[in-house]
Amino acid sequence: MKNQFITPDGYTSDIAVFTITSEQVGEYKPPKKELKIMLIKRSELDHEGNPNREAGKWALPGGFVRPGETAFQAAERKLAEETGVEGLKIKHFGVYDSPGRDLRGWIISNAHYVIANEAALRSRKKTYDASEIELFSLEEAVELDFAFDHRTIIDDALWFIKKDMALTTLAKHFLPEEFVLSELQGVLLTMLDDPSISTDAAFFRKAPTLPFIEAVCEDGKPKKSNRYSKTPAQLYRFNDFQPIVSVYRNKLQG
Amino acid sequence: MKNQFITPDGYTSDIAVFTITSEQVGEYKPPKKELKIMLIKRSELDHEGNPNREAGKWALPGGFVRPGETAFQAAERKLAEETGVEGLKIKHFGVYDSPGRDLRGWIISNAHYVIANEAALRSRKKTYDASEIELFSLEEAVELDFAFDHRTIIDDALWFIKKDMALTTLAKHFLPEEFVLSELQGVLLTMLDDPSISTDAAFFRKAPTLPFIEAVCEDGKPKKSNRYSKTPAQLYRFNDFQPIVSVYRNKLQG
DNA sequence: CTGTTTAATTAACATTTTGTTAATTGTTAA
DNA sequence: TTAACAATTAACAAAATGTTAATTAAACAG
Repeated sequence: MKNQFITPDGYTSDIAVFTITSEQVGEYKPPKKELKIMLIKRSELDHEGNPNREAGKWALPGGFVRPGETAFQAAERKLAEETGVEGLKIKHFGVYDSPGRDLRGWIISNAHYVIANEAALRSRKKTYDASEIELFSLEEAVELDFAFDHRTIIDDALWFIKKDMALTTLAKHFLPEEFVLSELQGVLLTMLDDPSISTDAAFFRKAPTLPFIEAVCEDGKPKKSNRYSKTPAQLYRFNDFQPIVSVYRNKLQG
Repeated sequence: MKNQFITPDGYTSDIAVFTITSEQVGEYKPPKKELKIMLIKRSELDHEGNPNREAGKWALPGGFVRPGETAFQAAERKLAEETGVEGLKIKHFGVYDSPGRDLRGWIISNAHYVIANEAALRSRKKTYDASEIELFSLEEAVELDFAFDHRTIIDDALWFIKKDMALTTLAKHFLPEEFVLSELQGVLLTMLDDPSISTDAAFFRKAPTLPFIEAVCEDGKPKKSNRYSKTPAQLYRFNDFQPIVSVYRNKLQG
């Protein structure tokens, strides 16, 4: 161990921003939902007018972490700078540090995923850093030309999101504060393949007993909504219950 | 973005090594099991004879990642160098990059946990880097004086291990290749608090149906062991089944 | 006004899993 | 022989799930 260590050439924070878009498919019908990822196209020139590495390719939003801040704080900052979005769920899921992953040198990427509900993303904007910013479905995304190892990072992010969706109340961040069961079901089905979710009778019987959601009341009466059906549907909200599951206790899928 | 980025002063790989020790409590009895963590005492002088930062304090094994290797590879290397142990389950669980966490400068720690079964640790050794290397129970560990933010890292590691223990077949790495149900139960109980594990009748009824373990056979007959009981007990081994649980499908604890 | 349509539920019932307490089994050691 | 004891297995009520069918409530067409 020397006093003067060999140091990396850079430390970046990258963010895979996911959202679920709703496409209105008819009046009084649950909308068609689709998982999308937000990507930016790297501009030809950087802030100072120098040619940008990997220009023209698609990449995750992100950038260099500044001294005095953490990668998490950098993620918040970059997300605000590049997309104009604040106050979202940000979670670290991995570090990418293979030699050669970035031609500029030894650069370590601290990767995060972000869940945004559609409403939050409405405020997004273009900036000098991103010549283009766009939402892609995952089918579209596989066709793109990615900068660095961002394709791998995105694949991993997706895996972590699916896992967290099944094991935690992550779905909350894709939904509005108050939602109906078919909305929750729709969100879950974009990511998870499980008969206990896709079978209506099973889902509607089980969901109201889930300890981490609760029916919304107004003036002591159940609060209902007609936004997706003629029949008024009960509104629910997430509470703070943190569910715990175990492979030794519970019945397993597959 | 400049061509010459501001760079961190170092990138380290730290490893929280856990094992479960078995204390023989009598013949034909399941042993008393206890979770322990391996720590090293930072030596007074480094390789080159200079005074070491945070000397005399307890710390996780680890060290600087070299250019050309990943933090994961560094973890493997350091683990071999400092403890003489190879071939263990290593898993990344977090990054520690708060400004000021290391007085030597802006130093980023990529943290891993390692699960070792007791047999693997028998080969551990002292080296020039670690003036002392020792296993501590978690009760003992809370009393220690830790270098850097290693106390926080250990707390987090423990949380991740408990989670992975409940959600994956991680328990496998604490056990020998072939084990008896009471051994599995003992390992699980050192980390998890669940009546379906601690209640013998429930555990012994459920365990043989778990899809990720299977009874060991020899010459077409069930293979049994007397190592912890007079009654011969069936031996099991983990297979490659990856269990999946979901908070929306399964009954929840708490 | 009346029947039709559709999402949102609820019902019903057989099947599986649990929670729980009690009984068996196989082996050693007195 | 028998006591002891870990390792099972049995037994049965209570809960949860898989599945198919029925009900409900509003909107809309006629």
